[in-house]
Amino acid sequence: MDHGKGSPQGPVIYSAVHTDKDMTGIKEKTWEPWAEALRKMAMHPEQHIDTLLQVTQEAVVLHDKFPKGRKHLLVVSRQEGLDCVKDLNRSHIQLLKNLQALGEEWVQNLLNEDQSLVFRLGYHSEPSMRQLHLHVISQDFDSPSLKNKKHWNSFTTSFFRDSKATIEELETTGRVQLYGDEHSIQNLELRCHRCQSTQGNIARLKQHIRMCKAPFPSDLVHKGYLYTWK
DNA sequence: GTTCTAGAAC
DNA sequence: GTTCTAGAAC
Repeated sequence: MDHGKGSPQGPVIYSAVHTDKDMTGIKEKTWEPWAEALRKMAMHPEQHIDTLLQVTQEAVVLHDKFPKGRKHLLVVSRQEGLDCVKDLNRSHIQLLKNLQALGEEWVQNLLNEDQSLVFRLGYHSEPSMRQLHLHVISQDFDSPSLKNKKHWNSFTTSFFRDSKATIEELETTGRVQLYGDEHSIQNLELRCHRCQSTQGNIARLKQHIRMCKAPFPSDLVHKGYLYTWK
């Protein structure tokens, strides 16, 4: 008795045809699907009412899905085609001032709830997700979602561009200088944002920052980059 | 961006 | 042995 033809069990061939080039052969930045989440919310806020804290003409406000501090909000610009600080010029100064003002309102709300918090407002030099977004993040960095060097250094090195400094830089030079990329900040040491001591790994760093009571760097205080309860 | 995990580092 | 890092994900 014959066995019928079994179904072919050959190896599955995937044709992973991905190209970074358009028909002119010029390389374009390609955004992965996961990087579109913020843009979708900014462009169609009515479809995300449940996750948005606030919707204005210019921005949407939401909780960061993976907060790196006790409080971590995003103020996302709704301007089409504006993805990162590299795209900014003088025409965006008023927008940035409005995003900052919105962020500051939320800082005030959050400080009213917990007067022990300290906040910093700023942008990542090279964001992972599309659509310009301002981070509003408490400086305890007390969060299970803070897990690796990239997380830490993206908020505590010059890779983090303070909102006020970004606006001032646009006003004086018309551009925003970037400091490092997502790859380079992984090779930086882990330094406490308060006492500046270096820690061997993320586990030790997190242990350390739970205890460290050193004052914040005075230049951050004097420049008004830190927001505290008054 | 996160999750998963192999293998390096301890 | 456990902890930690870093690269792939179809």
